[in-house]
Amino acid sequence: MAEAELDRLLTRATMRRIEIGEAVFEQGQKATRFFLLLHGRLKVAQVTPAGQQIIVRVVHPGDLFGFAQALQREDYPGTPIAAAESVVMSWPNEVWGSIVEQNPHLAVNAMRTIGQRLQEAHTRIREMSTEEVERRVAHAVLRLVEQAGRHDRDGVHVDFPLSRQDVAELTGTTLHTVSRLFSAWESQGIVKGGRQKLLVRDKSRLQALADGSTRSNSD
Amino acid sequence: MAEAELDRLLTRATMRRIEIGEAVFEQGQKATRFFLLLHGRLKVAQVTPAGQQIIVRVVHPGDLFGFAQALQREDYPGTPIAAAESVVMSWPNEVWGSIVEQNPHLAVNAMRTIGQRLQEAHTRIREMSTEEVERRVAHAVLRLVEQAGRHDRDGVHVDFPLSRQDVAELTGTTLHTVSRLFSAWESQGIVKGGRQKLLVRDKSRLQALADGSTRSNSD
DNA sequence: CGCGAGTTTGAGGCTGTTCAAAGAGGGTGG
DNA sequence: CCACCCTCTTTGAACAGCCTCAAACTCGCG
Repeated sequence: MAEAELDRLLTRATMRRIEIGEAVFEQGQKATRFFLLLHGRLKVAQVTPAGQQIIVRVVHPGDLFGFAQALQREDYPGTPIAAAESVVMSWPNEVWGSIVEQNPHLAVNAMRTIGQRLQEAHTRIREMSTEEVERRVAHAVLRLVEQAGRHDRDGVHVDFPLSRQDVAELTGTTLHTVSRLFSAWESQGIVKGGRQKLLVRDKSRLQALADGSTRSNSD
Repeated sequence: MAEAELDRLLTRATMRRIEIGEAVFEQGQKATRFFLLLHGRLKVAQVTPAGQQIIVRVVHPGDLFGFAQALQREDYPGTPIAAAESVVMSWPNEVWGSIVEQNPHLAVNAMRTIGQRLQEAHTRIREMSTEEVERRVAHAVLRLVEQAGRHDRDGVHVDFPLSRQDVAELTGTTLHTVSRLFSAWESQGIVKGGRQKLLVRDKSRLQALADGSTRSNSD
């Protein structure tokens, strides 16, 4: 992309800071802008008619989100909520059109991103169809640590506040079950919990649980 | 698109007939072509490491499929299997590139399609997270009837051979549970089953089950 | 007519949910 | 600086929905 063009792009961008718990926009709202997460972490939630909530995905710094319009949608399909203090950049939809026209390459790129997401969604569907809760949770934790891990001499931390409830909503179970699992894992030295904290001490053993090696170690 | 261009496109296309049970290509195979279903019906399956199978989606006539390369994937993520005698058209991947370059509009369109699929995937995830089996199966049947319904004076038929096992793999349950549900529904006059057949007699009552009106009618 | 794939149905058990209640961490205001 | 409160977490007990195992049945085709 030409530098002049990049400049023009940045000129039209708006920055905004999002407090913990605050939503960038609301599910169902008319989609007028698209966004880029610069800093922080967002959980994209969807609410069912019955009022239950699930987390569709986690947005990491550098990810585009809320580009509903690129998918020809009128409204935003979910609500991105700040899990940590965050900073987002956004553009009006019109800009997207001109970008794509002038840089077909970029459209291809965006498509790859969406393709990856579709892939992830199918993976999650497969896991929910075929795996029992413990393995699903193990997978989810591994993914979180992969995407948002901060290394440390004790292991890898999930680098943003994450409650048991959040993990439950990511894996389609209840916070009670997640809590029980974490307790069991902690007593085996695999993880270490804390209030909205999670530290993975032994990634390989967690991986073993995720892969379904039926037996845990030590009788 | 210019007619000359369309011609050129059709010239490079290959047609192929797929017998019931036959696969168009195999999961994991290197993606060299992309496809359009002209006639028939395909179930896209994914196999887990443990050998379990799930149905990721159903391909209907007019749908593009297997365009992994557009998503920058090397290989096909699933295996499309003919549920009915089918006819597919296919092109080498290179063609896709030239189409997109010459018709950015088309890329946008493809993106919308993928966006819809992502949407569907998220809906399915939400259902699997929050709904119990009966409602999930009801939703799946309604979708099938919507996308592949053939009307009739008794109701709406699913217009391709569909086993209980298939429905189970679509909804993340077992064929036993599906069979029991269908039996129960049949005795209430909501559906009528048959060997790889399904007839929905009372769509509104099925919708009520899907929406979770806890109580059935009668008594 | 017999075989095989698909379907039905029963019984029992397990995983994970629901309901309930108590326990801790950490921020805030007095 | 301490006490309080709110939210998040832990843990127990009982229940239930669904799966697993098992076996019989039936439709349709060769």
